[in-house]
Amino acid sequence: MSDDIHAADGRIIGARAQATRRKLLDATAKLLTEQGILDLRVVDISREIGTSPATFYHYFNDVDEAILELASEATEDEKPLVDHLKPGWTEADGLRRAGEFVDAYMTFWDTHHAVLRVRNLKAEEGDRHFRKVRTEANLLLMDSLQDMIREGVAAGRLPKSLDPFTTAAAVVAMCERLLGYQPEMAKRGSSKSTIRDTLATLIFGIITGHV
Amino acid sequence: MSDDIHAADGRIIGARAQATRRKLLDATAKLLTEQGILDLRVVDISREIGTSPATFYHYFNDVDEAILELASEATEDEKPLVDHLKPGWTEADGLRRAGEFVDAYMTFWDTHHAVLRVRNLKAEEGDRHFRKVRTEANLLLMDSLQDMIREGVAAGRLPKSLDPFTTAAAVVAMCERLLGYQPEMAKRGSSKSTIRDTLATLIFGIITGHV
DNA sequence: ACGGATTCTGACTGGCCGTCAGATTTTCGG
DNA sequence: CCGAAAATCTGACGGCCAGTCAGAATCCGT
Repeated sequence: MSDDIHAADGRIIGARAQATRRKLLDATAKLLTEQGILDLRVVDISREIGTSPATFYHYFNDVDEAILELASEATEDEKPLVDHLKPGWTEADGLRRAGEFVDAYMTFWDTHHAVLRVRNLKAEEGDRHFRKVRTEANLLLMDSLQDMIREGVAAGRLPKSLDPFTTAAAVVAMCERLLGYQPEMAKRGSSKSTIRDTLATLIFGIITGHV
Repeated sequence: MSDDIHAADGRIIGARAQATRRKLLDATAKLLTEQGILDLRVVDISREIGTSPATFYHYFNDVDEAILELASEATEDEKPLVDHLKPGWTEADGLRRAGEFVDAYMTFWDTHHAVLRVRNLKAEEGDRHFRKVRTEANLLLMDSLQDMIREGVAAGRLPKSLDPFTTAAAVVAMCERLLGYQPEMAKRGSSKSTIRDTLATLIFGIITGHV
């Protein structure tokens, strides 16, 4: 296996082409954030970097392929979050640690929300590639979460009817979607820090069984 | 205010037209489920009921308008779920009640997932109309959930650092997204009933503070 | 069965997608 | 520094779909 960067036709590309490809990815991310997937046009992406649609198709077979790569890049940024999820949260420091995780997760989400939304939509609609990327990203966190939950179940702090894998998925699910609600909740009086504190309390409770 | 059904130009329509409009809505829902929003074409919707694109545009200014109406219809189906969320869950019967709520929610989700996904995407991307429909739907459940959570906080079963509104949002968030993961989790060994039981346990715990 | 109102559609314009042949720029041996 | 080969980029085009409109088809009351 190789980390070489390829054009759409599979050939390895040089420095200039890599720069063009990178600019196209950045432009895709920018327009995805500004306009959303439903109004994303290849013409616009190309125009954004002063080139023609044909150039885009040199590097990607279609828009999905570019977004998929952005989603993989997002997964890279998600990896450091695992550091916050090591077993051993205590009743005394667990809430603080949960808060630190939530802070890191919120920053991650702010950076990548546009791409992650599309990743999740396409995954839910059954696209194989997007499913794979999403699963890989989720398993990063879920592996750690599962260990912590198992620990809690073993220690009798958590009910045996909690399936560790499913519970881990539920925690990730809660994080993801609650942040999607954020702008609306702000209008109804829930500030970012309220969301942060509540989310931290919930995660702390679910994972450790402490109240 | 009136419940009359209008064409795209605002005129009230008769019985035949209402039937056509209904067929268009059903076809839209069907194709949305089968192909997803990104491949949804007005030509296909029209062809599905053996008519021309022009007919579609008689009744809806664009595809969004049709989906928005489907989303409103989904909200109607969500209303009965509130019955499951009345305060007074006890340590003895709470888990069973939570399970009944989850069952009802899963059925609701199965019926409307394709439309709800698009509703959520458009809402998250900032569309005013979809935001409104989503908020209204969520508030249905959240109003009841908030009451139950307040009760728990007042009784000292839940920590004061839980903001009732945000916690209610978190519960709804968890339900929504976890069901989006369902097909993938099935592949990894989490059956529908495992998800059901875990979700019920979590909701019971979050709402009542009992373990 | 006639006339007006309602409902439906053929046909068209304009715009974006995705392709390809060839133009432009870079690289490199000599 | 030159010229040719390789790498990169793009103008222009066919095809498909969105959305519009004038007028055709159907329905309904009398």
